[in-house]
Amino acid sequence: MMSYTIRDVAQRAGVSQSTVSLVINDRTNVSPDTRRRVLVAIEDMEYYPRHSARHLALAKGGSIGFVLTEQFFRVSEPFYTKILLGAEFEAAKQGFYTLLSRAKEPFEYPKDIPRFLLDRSVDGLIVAGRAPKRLLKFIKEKKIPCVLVDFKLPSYNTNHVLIDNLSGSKEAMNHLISLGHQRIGFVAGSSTHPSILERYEGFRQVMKEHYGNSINDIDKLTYLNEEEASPQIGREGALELLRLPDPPTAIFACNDATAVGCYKAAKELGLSIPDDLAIMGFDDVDASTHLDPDLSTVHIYKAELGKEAVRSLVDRLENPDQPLKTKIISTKLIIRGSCGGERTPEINYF
Amino acid sequence: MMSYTIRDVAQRAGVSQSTVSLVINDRTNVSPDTRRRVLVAIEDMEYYPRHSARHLALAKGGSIGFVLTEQFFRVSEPFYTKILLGAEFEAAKQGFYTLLSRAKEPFEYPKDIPRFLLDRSVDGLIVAGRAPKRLLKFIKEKKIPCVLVDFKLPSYNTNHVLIDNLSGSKEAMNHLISLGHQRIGFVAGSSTHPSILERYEGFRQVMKEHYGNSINDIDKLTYLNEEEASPQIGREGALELLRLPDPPTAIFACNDATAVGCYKAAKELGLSIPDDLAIMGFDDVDASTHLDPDLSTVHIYKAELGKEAVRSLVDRLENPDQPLKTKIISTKLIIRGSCGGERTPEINYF
DNA sequence: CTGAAAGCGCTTACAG
DNA sequence: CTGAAAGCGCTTACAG
Repeated sequence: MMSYTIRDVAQRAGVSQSTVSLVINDRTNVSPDTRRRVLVAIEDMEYYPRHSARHLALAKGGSIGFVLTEQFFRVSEPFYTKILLGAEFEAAKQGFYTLLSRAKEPFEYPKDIPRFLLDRSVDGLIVAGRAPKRLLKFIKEKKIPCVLVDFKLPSYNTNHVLIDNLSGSKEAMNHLISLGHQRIGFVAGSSTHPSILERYEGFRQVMKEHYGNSINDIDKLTYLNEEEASPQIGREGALELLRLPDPPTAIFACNDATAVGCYKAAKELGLSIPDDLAIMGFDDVDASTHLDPDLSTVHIYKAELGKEAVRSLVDRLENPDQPLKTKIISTKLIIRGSCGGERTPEINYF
Repeated sequence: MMSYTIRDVAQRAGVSQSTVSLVINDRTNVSPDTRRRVLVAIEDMEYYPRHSARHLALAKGGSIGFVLTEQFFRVSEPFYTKILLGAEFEAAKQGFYTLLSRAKEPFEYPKDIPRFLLDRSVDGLIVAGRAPKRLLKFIKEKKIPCVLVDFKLPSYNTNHVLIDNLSGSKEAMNHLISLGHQRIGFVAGSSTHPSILERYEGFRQVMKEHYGNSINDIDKLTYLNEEEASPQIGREGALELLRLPDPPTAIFACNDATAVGCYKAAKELGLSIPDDLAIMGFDDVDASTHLDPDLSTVHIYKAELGKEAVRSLVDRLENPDQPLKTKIISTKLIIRGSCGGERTPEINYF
């Protein structure tokens, strides 16, 4: 198990450690012949530099941290998991390791700080979905390079990778309108999350533009709940709206998990989808294709969000003095069976 | 950003580095008073030992690797992802970091070896689902502590964490039989995977025991496909069996993804579930509750598999000379709406 | 172009 | 119980 070190290689190649190091790190100023001898020795001995030693010498280890709120692991819909996988993929491609940490909620101050931040295991980190303010404050104090994904906080300046929720939402709404719907309901959980707020804003804008609906009209057709978006919330919200004297003919759910609950509500009330009620989701998680009829929704390029986050972070790591950057990733409307219209050909959108 | 080292703490506390180290590592032989002084200095300075330095000095870093075949990331059903999350959870609890690696398929020998194995970033690893033989050989050659999860290879001796597929399969079959089904079909993809073979074996055993069916009878009711289990395969298989002159009244799918395809087939043939056709799955992935009717299936404690894998590995790391161990994790039959019978109360089985 | 030396921040025998 | 010293395996000025 004990294997060769740089010293062994140097000895075998008849050069100094420094020279081997130069070769390993692909520096110039090594004669072709020396380089060759070293390379041969490395090959022969199957030498590979220890990560920990480089890390210590360089004061950086080529690892990035990924912080995800505990709750998002519980959620069955693997939304953030896909972002994580995308991040891990891009990180690996760029030669970085990814370390994962679950942010506790509630967060206790020094106790719950991710260990990899304390022991300097990571060079920087990605925070997805949301994070305790106290943790964010710590990150800022320690000046740890950081990028926020699908999350932002007023006046918290750092790199961001965000979803173009507003455009996605308006596109979805316009589709519904093009199908002739006039009374469209909006059902949302997680109603304080910036992404949900933007989707809501899209809903409102389109309603106003098209029908000049009064705020009051729109409010009647809106169900907002601060609790985590879920099928339960979707069901509640849909039931509430559908029992209105003048119920909506279409419901735009803030995400697919919520839409699942709208299906349940429709079923309970004996409404058939899409004939009696059209439903539109947001996210395009796996569940959407399992529903019957399958759900029209707004696709989010989840893996891509993760990849962009890594690119953003690596960029920051390499150029610390750059201005902060925010990347907005577009969405794609996917028409399936839950609201009529011509189906979008099914391609694998990662 | 530059922060205190053990030397700074020593200076502040008026002791030597060695003493600080002893305190940090909670060793005996430090006078209460000295310990206190050191602790205070650590607190005051918010000192935390660098991971890389400990790693180098100790020749082990408290990280474990998790190897997953590339294909399993593509699969939309997050089966292995949940195992990974469980592993990550337990690892964190035990103070280990988890590093992830995607095993390429096909695997090219030295090129595709996970880097964390080469650069000694991990102390041991967990391999889930399957892995290239050449990689397994490398692991064995290098004597890297390793545990295989939901996978085994004849004569590959190492620690294992496996699913009790045989019992799970027989329990599911017995349930179907208790409902009066006599002609039960078995539809499988990934038919060479040890877990699928065991489920198949359970199917055969029960069929033989109960009806003394001839191998021939059973074979007629069996659809096996070596390709990755999927809805497509499930649909094909179900269609094939359902078009038999004497079609099955129930189908046992090798996993839930396959069962999804069986639903499609039933729908195409105008069969209603569970009245015309009962369907039983295996895995209990999220999709199963989204189906209509929701799928009766055999629950696998995915996170628990991951956790046990970590425990097994840590155990191995701490006691290298122990005998090899195999842990078999039981399953749980969950009755929902796809085959009749009294519903299992829905609890969150993690 | 190459080597000797110091340093990264820890741990661990070994003295005392 | 405590400290001085060496070592873990790299990288990086600095000489030459």
